[in-house]
Amino acid sequence: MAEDDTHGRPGRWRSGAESKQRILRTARELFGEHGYRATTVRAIAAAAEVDPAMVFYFFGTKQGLFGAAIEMSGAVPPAIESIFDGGLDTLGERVVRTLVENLDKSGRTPLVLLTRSAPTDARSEALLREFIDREITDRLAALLGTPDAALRAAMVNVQILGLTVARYIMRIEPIASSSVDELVDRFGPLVQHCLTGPRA
Amino acid sequence: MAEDDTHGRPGRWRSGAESKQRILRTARELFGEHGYRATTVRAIAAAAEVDPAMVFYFFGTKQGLFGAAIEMSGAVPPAIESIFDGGLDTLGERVVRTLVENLDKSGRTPLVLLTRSAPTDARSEALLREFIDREITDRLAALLGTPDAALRAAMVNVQILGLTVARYIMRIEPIASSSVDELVDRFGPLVQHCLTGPRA
DNA sequence: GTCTATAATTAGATAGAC
DNA sequence: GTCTATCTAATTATAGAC
Repeated sequence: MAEDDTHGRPGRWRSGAESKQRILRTARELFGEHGYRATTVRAIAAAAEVDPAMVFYFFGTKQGLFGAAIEMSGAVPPAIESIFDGGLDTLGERVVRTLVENLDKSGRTPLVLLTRSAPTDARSEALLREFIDREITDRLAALLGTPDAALRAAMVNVQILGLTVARYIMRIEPIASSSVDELVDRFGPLVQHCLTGPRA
Repeated sequence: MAEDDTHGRPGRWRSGAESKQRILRTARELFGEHGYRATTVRAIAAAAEVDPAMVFYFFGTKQGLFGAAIEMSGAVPPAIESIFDGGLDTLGERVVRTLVENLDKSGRTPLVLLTRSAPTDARSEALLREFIDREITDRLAALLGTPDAALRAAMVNVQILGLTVARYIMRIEPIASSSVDELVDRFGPLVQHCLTGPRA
C-alpha cells in the first residue's frame, strides 16, 4: 500500500504509481458526478490524460476501478468516530456537523459517489447500504438500546440520505448554499428528535 | 385493458394504441427500476413483447419515450391537493400520508421514476426539481408566509427525498416494511416540526 | 509503463417491405 | 402497425509493439 515501494531499486519510483493515482482521483470525481453506468472508462482516461488501455492495465475492469475508487480506507472512519465521541444529548448535532463538514470538504467523497451510483447500480446500492448500516445505523442503534432503536436509527438514516441528496446531488436551495452552522442548527435538533425524542 | 384484440373490428382501433400503452407501461416500470441511462430501449421492447422499432415508431427517441412515461397528467396532482386541504397544524401528517400512500400504490409512479433517474440524468434532475418546487415547495412556502419559509419548505423536501430514497429505492429496514400509519406516526411530527416548529 | 490497433459487443436510430 | 435488416457510433476489453 506504500506510495513508493522498493527504495533499493536505483532510479525511478517516478511515473508508475503517479498515473495510477491520477486515474483513481479522476475516477472518483467522474463516478461521483455521473454515477457508475453513465461514466465511461474512456472519459476517465481522457480527463486523467492517460490512455484508456492504462486504466485496464492498472485496474483490470471498469468494476475493478470503481471498487478501488470506493475504497474508504481510513478516509472517512476517523471522522465518523467523532460522531460517537461525546454525550448522547448532542448526538444529533454531531451527526449533522460531521456529515456536512466531510462532504463539503470534497464532493468526490465515497459517500456521495455511492449515493449517486446506488439508484442505478445494484452493487453500489449494496455497498452503500452495508457501509451505512455497519458504520452508522448499527452503532447508533447499539448506543440507544431502546426497543425501537432500529427504527430510530433508520430515521436518522433518512435524514442523512435526504440531506446528502438535497445538498450534494440535487443541490436544492437554500439547502445547497446554507452554511454548515445553519444546517447543524436546523437539522441537528431534527436528528436529535429522531434519536431521543418523545413517542415510543 | 383487453389482452385480445381479435374482435374483427372493421377499420379503426384494432391493436394500434394497445401496443403503445403496453410500451408505456413497461417503460415506466423499467425506467423506475433502473433509471434512465441503465434502461435500454431494446430491454423495454423485449419486456413489452414488441419490436424495438415500434418504440421509435411511437415515440421517436428514447428521450421521447421517457418524457411520455413521465407525463404526470392528472395522476398525482389530485392527491397532492389533499395535502393542502386542511389545517396547518396537521400539515406534516398529511404530507407524509399522501406521499407514502401514493408511492405505495405503485412503485412505477413518476416520482420514484424521476428520483431513480435524477442522480444520473441531468434532464430527470431538472424535471424532478421543477416538479417538487412547483407542486410542493413553493406552495408550502406560500402557505407559511414566515421569513424562513423557503428554508422550512426545503427541509420538508429533505424529508420527502430521504423517505423516498430510503423506502422505495434503497429499501432500508425497517423503513421499507413499516406500515403507512407507523410512518405517518414517526415522520408526521418531524415534518410538522420542519414547518411550524420553534427556532427562527 | 505506455501506446496503437482492434476485437467483441451493444446502443440508439432509420429504411423499407408487408 | 409491425417487423427485418441494417447503419452508425460508442463501449468494454485484449493483444502486442515499443
